[in-house]
Amino acid sequence: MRIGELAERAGTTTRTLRYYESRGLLPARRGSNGYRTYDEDDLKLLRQIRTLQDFGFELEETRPFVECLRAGHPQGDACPASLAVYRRKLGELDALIDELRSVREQVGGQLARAERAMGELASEAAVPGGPEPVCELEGRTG
Amino acid sequence: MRIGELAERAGTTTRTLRYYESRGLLPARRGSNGYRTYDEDDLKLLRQIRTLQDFGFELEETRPFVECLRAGHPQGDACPASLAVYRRKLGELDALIDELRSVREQVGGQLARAERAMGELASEAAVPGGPEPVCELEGRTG
DNA sequence: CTAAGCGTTGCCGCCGACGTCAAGGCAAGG
DNA sequence: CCTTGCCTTGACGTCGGCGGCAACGCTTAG
Repeated sequence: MRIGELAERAGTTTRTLRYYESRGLLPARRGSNGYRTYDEDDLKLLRQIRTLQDFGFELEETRPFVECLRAGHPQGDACPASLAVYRRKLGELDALIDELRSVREQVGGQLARAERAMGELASEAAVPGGPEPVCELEGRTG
Repeated sequence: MRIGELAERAGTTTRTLRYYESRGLLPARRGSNGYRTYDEDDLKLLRQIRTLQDFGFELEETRPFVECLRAGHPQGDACPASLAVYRRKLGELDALIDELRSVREQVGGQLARAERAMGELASEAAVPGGPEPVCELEGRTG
């Protein structure tokens, strides 16, 4: 199998495969004409890389999985180094999710406050004596 | 106030301030010697930008807040354009958090499966007759 | 023979928010 | 005068994961 076919079967591009090779992740044999040659095991390696990439793993983080497969294990995560990457990633994900939730709450609070402030201003301008609460989600005085 | 003092009071660097100026976010008056000159209102603008940046807003997303302040409003989010940015950001945050939670679950599942597989292999090798469950978090047989 | 369609290497471009020089000007203290 | 420390502009570097182009070689079909 040549680079174009492998790329297509893995749903990626030849540029990506050459990039992986330049990083030492997916070395290729060469045919007599200089063309890269791949087999089904390489496809398996590549799919492992792509799956982890889709999860948001950096390329370097996929290396233990690839080496694990090349060591003959049927699964890329059948090695301690791969499990360590999983665990570290879980920690990072938890931390990131917590942080994003915190930001989400703060932004949500700012939005609510700003909407209240604008509502009060509008009401004071319209009815200086008695401001009525307005549902901002509707956007009109229905 | 010159650029160094403003940077320090806002907890950032002069490079950052010049970058903001190059983006048209924080224009500066110039003294007779060519030095940039800032006042307290500029500090307020800058703090608004920094707060949003800390929330993960892109620079361009802070522009409505800055323009709102420069239009004379006491708060950068006292304008509809700012509220629109808040709302869009909330949507992005929700989507991102959901996605990360999904990834977290999948990675967690992979880790659990891989740990089970390794435990089974170890047990089979050691005690072919009766595999005992081992706590992977402890790491030893104590 | 020729053209199409693969392959090869190499290098620059991109995105965002700056960091890091380089080379020089200006101000203030001893 | 000299040094120190601030300021100026301009330009290149960073990080990750490729995209895209140039300029060339191989192969195969018509």
